[in-house]
Amino acid sequence: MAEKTKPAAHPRRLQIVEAALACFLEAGYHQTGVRDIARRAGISLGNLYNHFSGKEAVLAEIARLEADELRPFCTILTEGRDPHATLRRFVSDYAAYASRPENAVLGLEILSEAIRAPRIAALFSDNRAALVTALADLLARGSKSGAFRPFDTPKETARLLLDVIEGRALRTLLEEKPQAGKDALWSFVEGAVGV
Amino acid sequence: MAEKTKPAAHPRRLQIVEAALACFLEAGYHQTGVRDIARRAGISLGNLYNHFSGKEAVLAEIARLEADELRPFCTILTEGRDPHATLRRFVSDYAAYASRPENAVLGLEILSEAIRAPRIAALFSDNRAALVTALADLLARGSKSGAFRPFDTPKETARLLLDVIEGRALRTLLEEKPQAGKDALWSFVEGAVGV
DNA sequence: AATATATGAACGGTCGTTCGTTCATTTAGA
DNA sequence: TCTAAATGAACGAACGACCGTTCATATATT
Repeated sequence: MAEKTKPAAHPRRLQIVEAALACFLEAGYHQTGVRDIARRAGISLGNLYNHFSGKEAVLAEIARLEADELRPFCTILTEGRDPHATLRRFVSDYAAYASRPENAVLGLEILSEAIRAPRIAALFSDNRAALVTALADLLARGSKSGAFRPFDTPKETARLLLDVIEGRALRTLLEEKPQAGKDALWSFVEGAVGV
Repeated sequence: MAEKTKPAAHPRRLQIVEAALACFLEAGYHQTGVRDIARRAGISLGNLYNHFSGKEAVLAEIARLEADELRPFCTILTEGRDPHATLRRFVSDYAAYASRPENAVLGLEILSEAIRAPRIAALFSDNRAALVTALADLLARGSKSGAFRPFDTPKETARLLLDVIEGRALRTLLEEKPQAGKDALWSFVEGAVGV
């Protein structure tokens, strides 16, 4: 018998989530109607409410699934040996991930909603907390080994590092350019944490 | 006769804009109805359409006015003598400005809308372009004088600098903390541009 | 008299959600 | 084994509220 502890066990739920994600990316959360989601998922309006308590619950599920995509980056950070090389790898990978338009738009939609929906905000914060802690640990390790400068507040520095990557991702949403400046990002970060 | 080149000449327009701004901050752009704006401005629904062509036009006006608030920061950047001190002043002032919740939320609402409304996106980009140019010039001057490291692409570095300040501003929206880490921000930036 | 400003009813839609109902499948009782 | 009860997925009409916008009309200003 298959494990069913996760709330996404029912295949219909995934179907709905995928449809909702496509709708939210295309039109935005508030511009998307529940009917749009149901139609795209190929189910009836009423049936959607058999699987989710409402529109916000669908967004919450999406936010929860997004968290899973962040876990590999935590792994990179915690399992890396050389702090400098590990950071470089993380910055490169995470910047590539965050800058993909789907991820940037989704993050923006979730953040926008999180401001006024505490339930979404809680999910958002939890997701980020693990990443911040892992990154702060890496910075602290690097400080001790001399790879990085000393930090008064490694956690805040870790947050700033994520800020620049994510801020850049949002900014590039409005630029027509494909995606340049990867070198500039690394030089910027390297300087910010360097000895 | 008063100058009327600006579209905000009519006092009623400002009244509407202020009401709309309050609504957008409280509830968000899409959750705010035109009736909400009219009620808050103390005018009738129909009359609002005598002064604005529609809801989006009100948001566009707000975005335009926000641009004016950015100009003083350009002045700081272009008129500063010592690059290092000027940058420090700019980072401190701009971070304080961007992190004020009203400004952070407004920026988020405008950015969200800009993704799918080209008219808003154009305003957004214009506002930012001036700031980027002024900051890139400062960086280039600082490189030449030895205050900063050399930059392959000063403009991209300028953008990254704004990214970290604005990304931090958005992030702090979800934190209950008052506002800490100002020192960490400056250390981060100083390292990123330092020799 | 002419023009600018103001009003709110009305329009055609869309919103998120609830509801009564159908129906295939599973479980329980005999 | 046959039947009866229970389950829950599925449907789409219906609900009341709200949406952005238009318009006929009234009031005030010049």
